[in-house]
Amino acid sequence: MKLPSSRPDRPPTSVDVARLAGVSQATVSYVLNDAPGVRISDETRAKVRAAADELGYAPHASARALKTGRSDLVLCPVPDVALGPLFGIWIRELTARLGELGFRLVLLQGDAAERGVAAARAWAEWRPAAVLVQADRLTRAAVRQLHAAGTAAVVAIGPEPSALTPTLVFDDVAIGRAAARHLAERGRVRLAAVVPSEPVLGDFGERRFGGVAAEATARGLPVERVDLAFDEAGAAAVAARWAAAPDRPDAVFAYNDEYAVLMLRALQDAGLDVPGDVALVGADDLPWAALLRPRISSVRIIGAGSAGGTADWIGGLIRDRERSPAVHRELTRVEIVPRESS
Amino acid sequence: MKLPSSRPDRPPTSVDVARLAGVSQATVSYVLNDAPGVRISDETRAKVRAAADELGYAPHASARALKTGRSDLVLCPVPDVALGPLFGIWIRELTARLGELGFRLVLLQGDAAERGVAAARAWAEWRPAAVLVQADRLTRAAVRQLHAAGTAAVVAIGPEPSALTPTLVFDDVAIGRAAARHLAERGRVRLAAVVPSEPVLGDFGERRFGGVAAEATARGLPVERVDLAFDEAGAAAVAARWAAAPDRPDAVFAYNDEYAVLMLRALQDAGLDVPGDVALVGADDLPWAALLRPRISSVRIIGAGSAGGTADWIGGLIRDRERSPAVHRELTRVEIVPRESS
DNA sequence: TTGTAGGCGTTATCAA
DNA sequence: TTGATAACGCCTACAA
Repeated sequence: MKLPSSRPDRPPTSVDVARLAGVSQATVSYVLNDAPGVRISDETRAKVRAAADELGYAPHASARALKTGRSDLVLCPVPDVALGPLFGIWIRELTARLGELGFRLVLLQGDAAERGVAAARAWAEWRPAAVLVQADRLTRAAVRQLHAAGTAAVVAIGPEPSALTPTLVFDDVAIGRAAARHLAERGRVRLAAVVPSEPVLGDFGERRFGGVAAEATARGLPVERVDLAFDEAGAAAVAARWAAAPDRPDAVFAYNDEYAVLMLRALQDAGLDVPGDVALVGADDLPWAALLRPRISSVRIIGAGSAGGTADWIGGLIRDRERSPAVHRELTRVEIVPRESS
Repeated sequence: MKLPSSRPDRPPTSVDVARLAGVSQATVSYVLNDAPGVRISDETRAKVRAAADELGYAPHASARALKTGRSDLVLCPVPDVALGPLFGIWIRELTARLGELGFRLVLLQGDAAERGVAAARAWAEWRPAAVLVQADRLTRAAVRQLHAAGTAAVVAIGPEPSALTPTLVFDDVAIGRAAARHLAERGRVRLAAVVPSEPVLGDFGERRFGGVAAEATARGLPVERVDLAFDEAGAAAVAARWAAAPDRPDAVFAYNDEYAVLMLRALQDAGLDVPGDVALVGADDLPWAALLRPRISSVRIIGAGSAGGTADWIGGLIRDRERSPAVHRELTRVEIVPRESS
């Protein structure tokens, strides 16, 4: 058994551990990985572990990935980490459960413009076990690229099942629908819905608006679409226009609670009563929304607790190298928190 | 020149590219890495690039890391990705600038309890070029572990320079100080400061409270500390107590804008006038805070735009393998946005 | 029960 | 200007 001598300025390797423990390098690997089907004396195991500890040995993940042809990484490129409190909770639980399954979730905050096959190639360099990304950043070529690089599961996150790959469905449409239903059931007959004019939020806004429109159409109610940046002047202009129009909307779905407070102030400043003249519904049930006066009704997504189920599903996709489109629905149950504003 | 034949079920390698281009594998490496000091004909370069494109070749990052002994990863373990809008912006800019320098920032959302040398060993497995982590998750042994694994820069993020390693200083103390100064200069004489009773926010709260206390002490003013969860009942209890006490605080620093609206409602419901009886200052200048009535004054951190400077600093640390404690101050300039509430 | 040896895909040195 | 070749650290048959 001859082992190469270690270079002093390099991180310790399993060979260093082996030398210190007086065993072969293979034994080190067996012990530290609890290799099945290999019987090693407890005494040897103890020696190996002690040596690894003493050297502060950390196995080289890249070497392992190179050898095994796969990493335990689950890549999740996000457009913005500040997507709100709900997202934080969801990611935390997903990370935890994937960790139990032996995977490591890492977030890449990149440009949302980083999409398609070029982005896929960059993600593929680390040979992740799975990639979890917004559906609209994937193309057919991107999915193919990732599969070619050995990524077992390419999971789209989107409002509807993708034709390309398994999809994790977050149903923003249902949020808009719930808001519209709530307002209609309370006797409102002319709806409006705000769509944020911001790049990241815009896509979600389109979906939520779509839900409002679908529900309203089904009930034969008109819907006004209001494209709005988060900015007082714009909101004031809309409110002023409504104040002067006899056929103004009598109910507004404001996209989320932040836009709801924006609209609330604008409506009030324009002399309109909320909810007397105009009812108002936000979404996401942000903690501070209940503190406004009048309190803002909010559509709340339920089921953030089931990130564990998502993790298990992803784990299954990785194991089975599932490629045909499959669907997992998450965060699609929705409920309204009625408050004074509607 | 003999090249092994490729296995059909494996991702394409540089050997596959070489075979397709009709050159040697080394040439592929030279071309794709723009190797300096190597002259290769434009014709060959074109052939190689075309072949790589055709195969969808993505270099194997693990193999490169193994060979070079270092990855281009900058690891940033965070306790919670939903740290607020400011954090999102900062991370985005940091990512962009580090990308220009050739590094890839990845966020690991883990347990905040994952700390010390055990956590360091897990981070070290990927042999990151740098690790960027909250100061209180590092110990001397953890820093040593990372250095031993070849991590060039271990950067602590904290309220004050660490004795262990270079530190990125985010000065929450300055926020509290600015709030106290503002209130004192407006003639307020009995201060109170809210400290959130939540795990992640709590640490920041302590610092901000410390700033209030320091400034108040310097001016000979008393400070009441209010530990508070984000919950209406608790806030109401505090407000009720104050309403009944003649020597109640005449000014409150509410930790941030969310807690400010919580206190605002509680104070109003208890019959106290804001800012007549009690002035109120929040922090972080969240966009919707200006929409409340009365509008909430806020302490704003300036300099989120300088994440680029931080990236350059980290790049320098990596290049120089700096190990003696050095400091970079970021987000320490602070200004007050005065509104009706104070 | 433990050791030997080959190879994962890349980079970089040295010949040609 | 390009090609052969030797590591990098680890895993895992297979041999002892």
